[in-house]
Amino acid sequence: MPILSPDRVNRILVGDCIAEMNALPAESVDLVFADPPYNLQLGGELLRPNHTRVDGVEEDWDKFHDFATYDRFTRDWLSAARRILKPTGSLWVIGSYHNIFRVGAALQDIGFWVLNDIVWRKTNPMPNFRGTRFTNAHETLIWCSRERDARYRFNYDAMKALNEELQMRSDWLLPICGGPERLRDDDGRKAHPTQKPEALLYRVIMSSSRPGDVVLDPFFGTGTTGAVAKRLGRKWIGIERDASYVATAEARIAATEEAPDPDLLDAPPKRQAPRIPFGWLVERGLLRPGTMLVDQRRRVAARVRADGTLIGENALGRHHGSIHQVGAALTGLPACNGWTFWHYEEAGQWKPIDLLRERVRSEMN
Amino acid sequence: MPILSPDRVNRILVGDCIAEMNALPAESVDLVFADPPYNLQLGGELLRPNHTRVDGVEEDWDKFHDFATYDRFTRDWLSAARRILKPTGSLWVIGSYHNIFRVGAALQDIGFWVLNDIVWRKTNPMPNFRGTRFTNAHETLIWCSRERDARYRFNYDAMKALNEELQMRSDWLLPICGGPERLRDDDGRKAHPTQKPEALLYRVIMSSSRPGDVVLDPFFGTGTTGAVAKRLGRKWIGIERDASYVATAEARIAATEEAPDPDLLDAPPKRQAPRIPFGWLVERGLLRPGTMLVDQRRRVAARVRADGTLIGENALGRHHGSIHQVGAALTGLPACNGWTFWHYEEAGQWKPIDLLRERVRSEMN
DNA sequence: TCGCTACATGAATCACCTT
DNA sequence: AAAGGTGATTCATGTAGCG
Repeated sequence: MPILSPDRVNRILVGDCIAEMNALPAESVDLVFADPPYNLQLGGELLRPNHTRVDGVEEDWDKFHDFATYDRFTRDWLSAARRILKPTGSLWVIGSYHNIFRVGAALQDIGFWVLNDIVWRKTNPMPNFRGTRFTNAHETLIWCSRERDARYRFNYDAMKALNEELQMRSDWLLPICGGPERLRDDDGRKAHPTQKPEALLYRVIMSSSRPGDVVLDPFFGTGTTGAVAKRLGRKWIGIERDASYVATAEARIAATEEAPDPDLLDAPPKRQAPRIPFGWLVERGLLRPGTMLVDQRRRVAARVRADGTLIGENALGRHHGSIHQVGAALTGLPACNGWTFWHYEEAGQWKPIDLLRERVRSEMN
Repeated sequence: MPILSPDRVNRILVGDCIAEMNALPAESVDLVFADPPYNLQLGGELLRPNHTRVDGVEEDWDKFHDFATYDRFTRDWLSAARRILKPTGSLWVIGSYHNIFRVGAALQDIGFWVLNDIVWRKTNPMPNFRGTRFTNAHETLIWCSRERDARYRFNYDAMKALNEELQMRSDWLLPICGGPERLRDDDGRKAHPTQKPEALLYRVIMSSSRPGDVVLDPFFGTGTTGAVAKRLGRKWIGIERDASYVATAEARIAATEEAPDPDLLDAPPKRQAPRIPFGWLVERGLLRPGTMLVDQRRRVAARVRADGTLIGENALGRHHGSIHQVGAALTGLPACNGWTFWHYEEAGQWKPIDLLRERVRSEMN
């Protein structure tokens, strides 16, 4: 797979996102985050009950003639994004009910495989001033891999740690972007009507990429994706055609502090931690041949052999094999994780042999 | 618009939902709630960490060959539903990321107008046992009117009351259906794999229909929609082709207690209250000509005239007209609700004239 | 500096009837 | 059919100003 040279990353490409993506090499990007126009189709002006005017999105870039036009635009940029994505890469899109169904259907049609839809619940949404509908208090993100059965990156443990050791759910509660984070012109007007909070991008980039990866945002706006990518030690590419947004983003990212130490940022999934054969524990003298192992409730037992296999017996007979095989055979279960199943005695206490594996792993670093 | 005769409501039609809907008169239904098959495309079996098998959805009715087949099915049932819906009616669909984007795009293409997408956040979702994705902790509902600019029903105040006097948001936190509510066979197996909680249907039916309305569910299953409709004093029609589900639903709804008193269920919007001209208050002697009215902070004042108009003045001159016009003119605001703006003195206290309107309204009953 | 009030504002598909 | 009148309608934050 092509590795983008240093002069092609950490910069904003000024122009149409489809043309710019088509000019990049195929399979060169690890993560795409896209915040496309929502096609809001707003009517006239809307007043708050106190008669002040709501400053809606009235920019030309959100105007589309009809659904067919919007769908064509969507298919085109999604296809361009898919080409530059590595086979292990993934794509995020954010939208509202105005556009997200069309985007979701289009990406499924193109061959992307939906992994999750994520709901960004806003702590402080704008109310429905006329009392005509439910308060529109959320936006939707779709996370998908390039195709079905693709191997993608998901930093499960990092997300779990971010969520007080509970699995991160598909609904995220975050405030809208305001206060000092919100970029404003000299005259105090918002620099971009739909600036996303950095906390949202933090979760996106943290969950599905690694330090050093290339993150691309085809609708860069004022560069939230670039700023967070820089903070998290990822490379980034922004595409934006509005010169004013580009200038704002450049200044913003220049002022953003770089990631301190890449090691602090990486969150290797346990699955990719170096595999330790059980035999190594015997080899290294952490367990002697003949040692008795038992399950947590001491219902079954087995002995360690010098070659790193176990041997044990129950009513059905003798069983010989790996820690996993013998655990499964003795309990009658279809499978068994021997590392957490078997316990050894140390200082009068029975502890899981996984503790010894951890000891070996830390010695290896 | 045709009114369905009593023998055509409060019953389950056994058969294909498209054929059955096509046999109903056009524009005869007030609300459609649909929980269509999800097109899950599950792979092999899924095991929990303790090796018990997860009981997924494997019924034949959930099998579709590909997206095109599913899309055709979706368009067909949505079109049939749209035909039988009154112009003021609305439709709800529930789905997950597997199908909801396709359903949403299809209904927009057909001409439905999305009013809200609602997120059902589950308090107790099934965890992601393999740690490969975010916990899929929600499902999505789409609420739409028959077409753009249609007048639809939304019981704003009822929803606000259900939410401690704050506007009801687009994210609803509700437990999944379990415990005694979950219908089970004699042998303890769940009667339907995707039974929805009654609390969910309660909000759907309560928010967007009135007592006496006809609620139709084309994928009736075990009849949650019918049970809640009966509890809320709505008429209902269920369509279901599986005889076993039909039997379960029949028994369930027969055992459901009917709505006690229709008056307790209705939640008429304030706009629908009978209109009371301000002049009636003067006619009835509740306010005498010449009475001084002031705003809440006593910044502006006006006098009542015998014909039910006001007269007042400020730096810009004298203003004469309706309570609304004079309130707006004196404050310089573009508009003003005179009923809540103006206050009269009673027993030494200044009270809004809306209180007098209430008094007239209650006398009229 | 602290506490209070007032004011501003955010991806918004935001009314309905009579003349 | 277009225009005008009535009257219904907001939550969480951040900031500015005042005493």
